[in-house]
Amino acid sequence: MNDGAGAFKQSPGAGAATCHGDEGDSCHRVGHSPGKRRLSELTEQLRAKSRKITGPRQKILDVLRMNRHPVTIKELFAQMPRGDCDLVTVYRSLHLLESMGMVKRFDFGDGTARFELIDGPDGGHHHHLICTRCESIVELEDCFAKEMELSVAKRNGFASVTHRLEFFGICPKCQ
Amino acid sequence: MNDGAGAFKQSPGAGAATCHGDEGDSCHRVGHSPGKRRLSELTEQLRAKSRKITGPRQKILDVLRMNRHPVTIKELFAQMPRGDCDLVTVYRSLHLLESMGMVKRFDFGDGTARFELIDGPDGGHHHHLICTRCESIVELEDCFAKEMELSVAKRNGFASVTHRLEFFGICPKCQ
DNA sequence: CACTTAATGCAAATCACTTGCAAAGGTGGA
DNA sequence: TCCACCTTTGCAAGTGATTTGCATTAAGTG
Ligand SMILES: [Mn+2]
Ligand SMILES: [Mn+2]
Ligand SMILES: [Zn+2]
Ligand SMILES: [Zn+2]
Repeated sequence: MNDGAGAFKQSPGAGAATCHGDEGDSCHRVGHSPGKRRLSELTEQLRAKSRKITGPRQKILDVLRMNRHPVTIKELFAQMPRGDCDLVTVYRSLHLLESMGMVKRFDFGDGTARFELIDGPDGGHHHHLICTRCESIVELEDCFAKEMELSVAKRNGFASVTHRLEFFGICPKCQ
Repeated sequence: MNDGAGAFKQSPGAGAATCHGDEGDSCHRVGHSPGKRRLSELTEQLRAKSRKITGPRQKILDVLRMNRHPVTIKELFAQMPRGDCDLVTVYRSLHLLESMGMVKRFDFGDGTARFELIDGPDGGHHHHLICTRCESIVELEDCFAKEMELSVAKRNGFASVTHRLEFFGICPKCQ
């Protein structure tokens, strides 16, 4: 309600299904330009793990390919030709892709998961800057937290330490 | 499922209602030792904003006072003498306390909010290290991200930038 | 082309959380 | 101390995201 680092709330139905890429915002990530990886390259990864290459999965991968920012399941679903497959299938496919390390799940603090095709090495590890007013997203190339990760792990005797980090603020247009 | 920085999943009913503090883990945060702030001091904050000091609210504050780590609504509810108040009241009270800046909400990536009494200045800003096996939590005193926050804000023209950051790993006992 | 088994669609179930509404109870003022 | 007023609470029902059961369909294989 007055939350400073407040949860990112999505206005119902806003900014969803229509525009795939973006209308000229600044993207600081180098990899993952829309449509960069060929669809065949992606389906090949499925085949390599003896998963079936179905119509729905191809469509889902294709939509993911076209988005430079993480998308919600609903957004993804809305970008597929209506009737192409069931919403449940999208959920199940993204689970599969996530478990195969092909997509990465992000959590912006509203109750909705977002997914991005993993592009670079490092499992696609990166972070975002999200406008809490208009929901626009900036991809942040650098990971600032790797060193802390190490020190935190060492100091507390933890192993396999990873982190989740997202930034929130008001974008230039919304100020 | 095989998620490296995977979502922290809580095993149903595990580690919940029974132990308030902790069984001798390392706590790196200085402030917020259990029971530090007097209950009267807390209810006074309610009175100061002309909110009613009700039975449920006192109980809720008292439970929060006794926990050194963020607690879920369910855990909080379970720590109150059964029949003390309705679950919904806990939800509503925490909203109130959050809006008054008395508690801070944390998101560990499972679908459940966690709350901690705000203790120090800086709105209680800090981070956690969470064991993805046993769910034990280490409070991290330092915030490493303030500088990144500034650089990220400046570089992208964003204002009022904040961040959410949590670390996940395997604790010494679970390795 | 037939077979085997994974994948899909549809409906129903969970889960965390929210909301509507009438009843109960703090509080400031008489 | 007593009261009226307005907040807060309890209970039931509603949401929205995500999951699950199950019978049906369709890749992949030889
Ligand atoms: Mn991204
Ligand atoms: Mn904490
Ligand atoms: Zn990082
Ligand atoms: Zn921080």
